[in-house]
Amino acid sequence: MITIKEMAEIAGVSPTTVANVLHGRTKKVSEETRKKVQKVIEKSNYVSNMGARLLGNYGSRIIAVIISYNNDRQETLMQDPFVGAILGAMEKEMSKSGYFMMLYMNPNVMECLHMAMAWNVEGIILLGVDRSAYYEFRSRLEVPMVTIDTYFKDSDTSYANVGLQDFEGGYMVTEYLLDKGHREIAFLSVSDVLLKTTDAIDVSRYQGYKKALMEKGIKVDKERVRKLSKEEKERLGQLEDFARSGFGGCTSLFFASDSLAIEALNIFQDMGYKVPSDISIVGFDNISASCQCRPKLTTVQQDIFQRGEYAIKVLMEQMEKKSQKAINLRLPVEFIERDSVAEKVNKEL
Amino acid sequence: MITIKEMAEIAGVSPTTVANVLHGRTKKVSEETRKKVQKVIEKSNYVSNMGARLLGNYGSRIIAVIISYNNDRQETLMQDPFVGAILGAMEKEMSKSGYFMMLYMNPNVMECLHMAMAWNVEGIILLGVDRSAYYEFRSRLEVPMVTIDTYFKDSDTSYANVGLQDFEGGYMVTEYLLDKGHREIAFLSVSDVLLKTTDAIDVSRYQGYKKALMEKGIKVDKERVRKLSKEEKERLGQLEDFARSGFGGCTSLFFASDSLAIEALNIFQDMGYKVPSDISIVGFDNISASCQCRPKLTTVQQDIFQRGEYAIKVLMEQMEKKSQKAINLRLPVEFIERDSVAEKVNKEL
DNA sequence: TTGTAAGCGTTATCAG
DNA sequence: CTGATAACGCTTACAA
Repeated sequence: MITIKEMAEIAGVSPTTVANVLHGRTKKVSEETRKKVQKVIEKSNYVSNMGARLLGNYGSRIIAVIISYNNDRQETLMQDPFVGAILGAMEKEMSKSGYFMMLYMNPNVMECLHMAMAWNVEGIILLGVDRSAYYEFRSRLEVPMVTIDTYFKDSDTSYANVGLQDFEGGYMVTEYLLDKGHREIAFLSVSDVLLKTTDAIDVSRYQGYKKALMEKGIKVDKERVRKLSKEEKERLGQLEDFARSGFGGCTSLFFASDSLAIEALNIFQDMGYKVPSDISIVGFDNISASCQCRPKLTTVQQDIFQRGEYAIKVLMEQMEKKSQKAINLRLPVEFIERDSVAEKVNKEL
Repeated sequence: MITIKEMAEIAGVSPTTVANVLHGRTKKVSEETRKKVQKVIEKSNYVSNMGARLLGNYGSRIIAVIISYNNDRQETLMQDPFVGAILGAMEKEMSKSGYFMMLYMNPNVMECLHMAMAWNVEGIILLGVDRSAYYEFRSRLEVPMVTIDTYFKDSDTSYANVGLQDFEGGYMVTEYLLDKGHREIAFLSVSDVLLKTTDAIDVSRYQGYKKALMEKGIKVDKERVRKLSKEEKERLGQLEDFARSGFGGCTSLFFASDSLAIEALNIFQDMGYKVPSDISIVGFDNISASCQCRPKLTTVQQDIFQRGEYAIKVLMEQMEKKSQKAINLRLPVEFIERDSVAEKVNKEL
């Protein structure tokens, strides 16, 4: 590994001059010297030593991506195609600007902070951390941070989040179901969306559902807002029970995520129910599996790559401006009609 | 960020002493001093500055994970649950030993090398790079490296690879199909496994297939070894054509990966074919989607988490010993029988 | 336009 | 057992 000093010696100039050439400060170097030095640099295969950058506090060029997880799913979280896709998109975007991604998964906030400090990271992406953990990060570390999929309340302030139009998406699919003649529509999620304290984007999706129903003059039946277990085995049981109960009198089910919807779709069909003729199903996310299942899932699409890209763009903005005004980017979603919903001839008609 | 020097001042000792306490060199510090210093350290929330470690060449504690990809699938690669799962497993394993993961995706070998040198990484995991790229890395950089899923020939030497019993797996499923009475069995993959130069693990799976057939006295029919396009649209067309041709006279199909098998399974059923009664299908990998599709896929299972764990363990070994003897770990696979294969009453019987 | 030198925080060496 | 010091490579302020 050749150093600036060594190259300076070869070129017969001072380290400062080499550094100036390296950084393109053409005003500070004569054209002649520049050329001479340039040649030496090219021959030398120079690679700057990040340790020296770090130590001198000239910017680590590291962006930490911190993935939080509930302990019950630490092994499977990374299998989620959503996580992989957004990581890929972010890496691509940050490496464009010469930043490096350090990936860290640890449920312990203090250890995450420790890591961020040790490496003097220039920015942090918080993936799937809840609001309270975010505030913990925020209060202990003055580094630009952008959250992805953290649910903030209106009263929250001073955060940067890159989310989705979850509310609008929830509204959209519910309206679609209503259009198709459905009146008995359940909302299913692994979060308890009826609780005021619940801290997950599912809440926004639920609120969209609620609004669409209300506009049709339908009151939300709490029995039809169901919290499913995060534990797979238990959840499968719940879904079976629900099916056996005649789906609680519902003709269609809105699942807060595609992965949930697909799981249910398979179970119901295994039990002998026909989708969509016996029961209609919609999801949210449009993960790749949504068109690999049968019937193909009607859902709400998000552009994951765009999200990763924006997350980094917003972070970079914060890094440059050092300003920390609240940003709540909510990227558009798109309704995708496939085959999992049946037309319902309603008594009203 | 408090430094060793500052803590030394507070404790009224020298930086060296603080460092000795920090590193648990109890022999070098009197019990009394140790206690005093320990207290100061605990109060100070000390975080070691990695920049200084890097600069002083005391070990960066960084392990680079370099993901290579074919340009035609750079956007989707990270969506692969396999990639996500193995990343998660590796991160978990390395953080146990206090290492940090730097994630890098770049099809350009030189830029990857550049990154590894700039950060003075202690080890490298190469995920999905082909043999020639590996040798390029190897020749230019003297850092322990472990490849995952790189296909080496018997004549290759001096590498460390953490692979699977691909051959045995291929043999297993083919034998199973034969047991079930199938004689016309196709092998489908996105690699050209018949070419001597082909450089992908699919080749091993194919060879297992071949051996099983040969043992039954069946000669491999080259028409039944099919290379599918890596481009989705084109591949769908190929699969449809294949189905319309009556599956080339085959009664069962062995796909080199589950993702391929599931794709085909859906297309065939959409076209009106019944799986498995019209056509039997097996895959390889046991990704999570394999039991989400219908019929559930019969396949060969690999333990992805175990693989990630071993990859890091092997890498650490190399890092410690600085030895570079060839290691070709081939982790066991397990046959998983599900519902995608039908019993075939053979004329022979 | 070019060069000199200080400083970043850690560790290892060596002297006390 | 304890402490002083040099070294790592880069950047930048300042001197020539």
